[in-house]
Amino acid sequence: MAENAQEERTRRILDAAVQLAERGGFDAVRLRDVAAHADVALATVYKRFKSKEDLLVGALARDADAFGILLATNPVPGDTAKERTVTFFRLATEVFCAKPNLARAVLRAVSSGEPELTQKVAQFQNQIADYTRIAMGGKDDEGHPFRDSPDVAILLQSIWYAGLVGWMGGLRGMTEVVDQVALAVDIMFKGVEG
Amino acid sequence: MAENAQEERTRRILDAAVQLAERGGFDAVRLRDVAAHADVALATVYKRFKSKEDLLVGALARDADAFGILLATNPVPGDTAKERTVTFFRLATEVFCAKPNLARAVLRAVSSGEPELTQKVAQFQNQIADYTRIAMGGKDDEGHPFRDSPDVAILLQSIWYAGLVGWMGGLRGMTEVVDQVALAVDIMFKGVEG
DNA sequence: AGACAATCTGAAACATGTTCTACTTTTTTT
DNA sequence: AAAAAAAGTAGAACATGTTTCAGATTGTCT
Repeated sequence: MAENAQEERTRRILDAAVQLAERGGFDAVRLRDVAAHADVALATVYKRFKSKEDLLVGALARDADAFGILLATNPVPGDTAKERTVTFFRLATEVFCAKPNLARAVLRAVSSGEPELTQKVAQFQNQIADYTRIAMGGKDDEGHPFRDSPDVAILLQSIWYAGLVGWMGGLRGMTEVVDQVALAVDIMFKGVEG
Repeated sequence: MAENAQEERTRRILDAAVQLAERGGFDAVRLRDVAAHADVALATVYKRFKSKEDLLVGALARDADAFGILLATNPVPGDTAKERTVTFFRLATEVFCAKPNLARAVLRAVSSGEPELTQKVAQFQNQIADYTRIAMGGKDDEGHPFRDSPDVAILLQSIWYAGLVGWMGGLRGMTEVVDQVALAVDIMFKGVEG
């Protein structure tokens, strides 16, 4: 099938990009190298992805989906919404930062602000926000602390993102990123749930 | 004086960068053009700034200082800490986004995550956080709502930053950026001050 | 099978960030 | 003022993202 062959190539391109990014970060993802590793022509890479940033965001999307499946299988543990929320972000941070070079590369791509990437980036953010809401208590669970403020998840995601950007530049460690989110959770949950 | 001549050149370089950025954003800041507009050699630009990003962050630093002076002269109005805080971010957003192309260019530079820029970027963030604290009520003013949580300002700054990145990509408008911060203020101030 | 369309390829070309070098000008020091 | 040091200059050179193009390959339809 045609679809199959194309998808296969796309997969190889993404794999190559990820592999190179893991090894040497954003700069190491030279598109000529990506093409060579994926065994395709440079022009083919550009057929699939509009830019280097687009390529790396594509890699992120794949990983985010995998993370979502992981979460669906293993729900975030914790007795209170607060606990689960913080644990979710701790987990997300650990998973994301497990491959620091790749994470930095992807984060830089996400932060490039290319209007053409907007949709993909927004989708990722919504995905994270969705996971957060599920961890917090789910929308099905009536009476959970934040039925009035569905945007809390987005706020937390923003704080997480900003923290990660700081981490990317070497300003903060993973712990501080999570701590910042935890602090926000603490303040935002105050008066709503023990 | 030697210092004078060097500073003069640096100023010209920054002016040229800002001018080009205002007109066409990040991509329009071609360092060859910057050098030409500033009437210096390309190598001189690189003597002063390590990279294109460094240059744009340098421009930001200048503007941030000017904004600080403006604030010192005209304190943020408002009866409550809540009001003043939101007003501060509204003002900051309006000032920052008044020149959209420049703002996007600078924001992209800030978000590049270059380790060499970390210090300058961190300084800018602290500056904003400081302004926020002052608007909230100042550290001198004992008994203000957030003497226990000096980090609230940083959290708000994170949300603002993330919002601006969304704005940079065309995902959100200025209003939504401010609204997001206002929402955070609302939630965070709950139970602390009417 | 044969024709048509889509895709892929290899290679060159272009744009721009960045670096380098050899030379000149300016500033400082003595 | 002469010598030494620092800063600046012009321009080439290099790396890499991105585009382009003519021809080869693959897949589809009849």
